[in-house]
Amino acid sequence: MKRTSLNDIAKQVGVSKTLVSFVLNGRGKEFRISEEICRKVLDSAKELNYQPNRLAQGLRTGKTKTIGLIIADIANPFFGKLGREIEQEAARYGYHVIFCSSDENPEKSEQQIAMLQQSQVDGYIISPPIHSEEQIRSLSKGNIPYVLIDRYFPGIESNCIVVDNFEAAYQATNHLLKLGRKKIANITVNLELVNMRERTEGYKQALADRSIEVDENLIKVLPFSHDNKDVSTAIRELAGDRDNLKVDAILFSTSKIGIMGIECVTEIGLKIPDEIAVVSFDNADAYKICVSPVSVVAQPLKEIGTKAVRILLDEIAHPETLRKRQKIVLKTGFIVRKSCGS
Amino acid sequence: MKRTSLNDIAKQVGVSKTLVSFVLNGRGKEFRISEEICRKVLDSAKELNYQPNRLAQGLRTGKTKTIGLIIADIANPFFGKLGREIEQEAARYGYHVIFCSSDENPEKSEQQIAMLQQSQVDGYIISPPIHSEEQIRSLSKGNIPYVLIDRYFPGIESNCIVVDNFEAAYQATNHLLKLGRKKIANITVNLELVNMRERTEGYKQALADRSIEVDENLIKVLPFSHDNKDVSTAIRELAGDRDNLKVDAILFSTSKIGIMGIECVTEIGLKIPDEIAVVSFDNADAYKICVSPVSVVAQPLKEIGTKAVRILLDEIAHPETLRKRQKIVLKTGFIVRKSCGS
DNA sequence: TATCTTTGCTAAATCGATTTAGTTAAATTT
DNA sequence: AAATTTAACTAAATCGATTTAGCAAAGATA
Repeated sequence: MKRTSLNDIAKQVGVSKTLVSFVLNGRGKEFRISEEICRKVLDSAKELNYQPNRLAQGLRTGKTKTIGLIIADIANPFFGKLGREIEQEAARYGYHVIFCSSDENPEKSEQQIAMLQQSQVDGYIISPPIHSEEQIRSLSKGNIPYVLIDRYFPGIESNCIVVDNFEAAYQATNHLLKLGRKKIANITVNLELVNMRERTEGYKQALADRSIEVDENLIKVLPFSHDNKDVSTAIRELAGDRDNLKVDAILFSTSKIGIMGIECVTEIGLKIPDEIAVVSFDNADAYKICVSPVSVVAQPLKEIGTKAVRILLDEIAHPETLRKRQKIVLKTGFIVRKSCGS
Repeated sequence: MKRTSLNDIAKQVGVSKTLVSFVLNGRGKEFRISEEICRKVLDSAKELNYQPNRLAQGLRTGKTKTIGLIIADIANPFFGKLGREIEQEAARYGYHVIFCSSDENPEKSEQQIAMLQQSQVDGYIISPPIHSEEQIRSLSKGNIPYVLIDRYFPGIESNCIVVDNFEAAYQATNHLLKLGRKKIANITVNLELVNMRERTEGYKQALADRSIEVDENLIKVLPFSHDNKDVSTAIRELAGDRDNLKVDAILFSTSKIGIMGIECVTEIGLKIPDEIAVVSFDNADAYKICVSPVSVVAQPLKEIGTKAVRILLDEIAHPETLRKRQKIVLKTGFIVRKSCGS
């Protein structure tokens, strides 16, 4: 069953497909097509259930109304929620989103960018993995619209939407300090990612501002792709002797780590918050219902998503403004729950 | 900076673009193109960083190597994980995935199908909302490749991958019964969805098989789009008097409900599992770390995702087999944790 | 009446690939 | 030497839209 094309309508009405195209694009008036013919064309289009072929449109106009989204992992609720906001905002403007999970792997993201490029996406929203600088730089050079989210590369002038990770971590750490915690650990991942580095720096600064010496042994940097075991090892090392704990609080730099961490802490039998307090980045569902609901840094996902889409679409619509790239830093929230005591 | 096309290569090498197309499609031998020219073409393609334009390919061949995925909500970890599997499996075959969240809204899904159709996707993987029968039927009629996941419509012969919801719910309920629970409630949503109905039926059967009369008051069906408040109301109604509980266990038909439910149960101050036992569908992260880790029905997400993609790609590759549609029912797992006592 | 405008429409080029139907020159057969 | 086959390649149509350039007829102006 072949789909109906402009030509089919043109034939049925007995006019040229040029005219049909004009009418269906709502430019009938502009091209002085008579009311009657306009009506006939529209009727015919409805009758034949005409659906424009976006490939043909895209090939001709150079615009596909599709954007490529590259994130670490769509199964990770943080990116899931973010992706949802992006999808929603994009849909409002008639744009599709092709989702790609890079697993923080630069080779994957490179391949994904290439694929998306072949599909002629109009622009990209990317949460770039480490070592993908060249990929991003080459988008810049090619004057290809893109917006980075969650992280960015300090050396590359890009449009990007991030949160104030330093401030957020500072605030979270300070919250622990104010409640009397002294031996605060930080479990994080891959400090080559700016956002992660900023978090750990905020943590350090908070300690420093209270004249607490930073003990590098209390900062655990998990391997690239980490699982339960890695987190477990880190926590056992941190805790040390069950009856003489080396730490009294942990700042988790991601909710993925935090959830595994709490699972592990519970397993060891440490009481939260009595023996050990915890705070974490990202307001995961799990944190709301766990033994002691966890205080968290909440990111403004809706704002990140909508801003990213809007800036991208703006770039797409006005390529000439490509030079003024903007870095937008959003404020995070801090939700106090029971995991830090009181 | 214009992208390089077949023509550019053709000009540089001094041959026709027909030849270039043959060579780049690896059909040089087949068309007796000389070794030397082949090499030159390939070199030139590499030098000019040729990337085929998928729009043009798609327009000509009628295949876009893109599949449309319609699910309820990508921010819901269940669908997030499923989406991830689908994306991954599709990528293995060079396919892209366009993600659409329908919010269980048939108007949205209808619009999304139309959009995807315009984008000429090769096929669909859909978790169809209620009242979308006509949309699915029309795909069938149009001989358009599609696979349903998570649910299906009994009246429509479709390819679909689902789990044995009846059996899973039966097993979960039975688990509660075996541990001595007598007054078991079920909180679910929208019984018009087959999968939800099957779950509640499995629950009923388990009770019946132990000669326990089904009390319809213990089955709470939440409104279409539910939030914390709805769950809270349901649970407060179920529980009744704090000191004389009307129920001693709850089966949550989805993890979204379950997570909110546990939040609420904790709020009321009921002890899990002592005062009230819980089991839930879907192995959400939250269930691993909450007060009493929750026993769950675990769905084989990887299998659902990969099977869905494979069947779909098979349909796409062999449209003539469109008639033999298959319904695949997978087994679920049951993970025992502490939420039911012992 | 001749010229200019306006109205209402169409032909054909174009985007970048694929693919069918040839073509030419060389090699082989008769 | 003529006829046939093969090797190596190309022209042009096609997919379905958009868009530029332009045409014919009617109405307005000089």
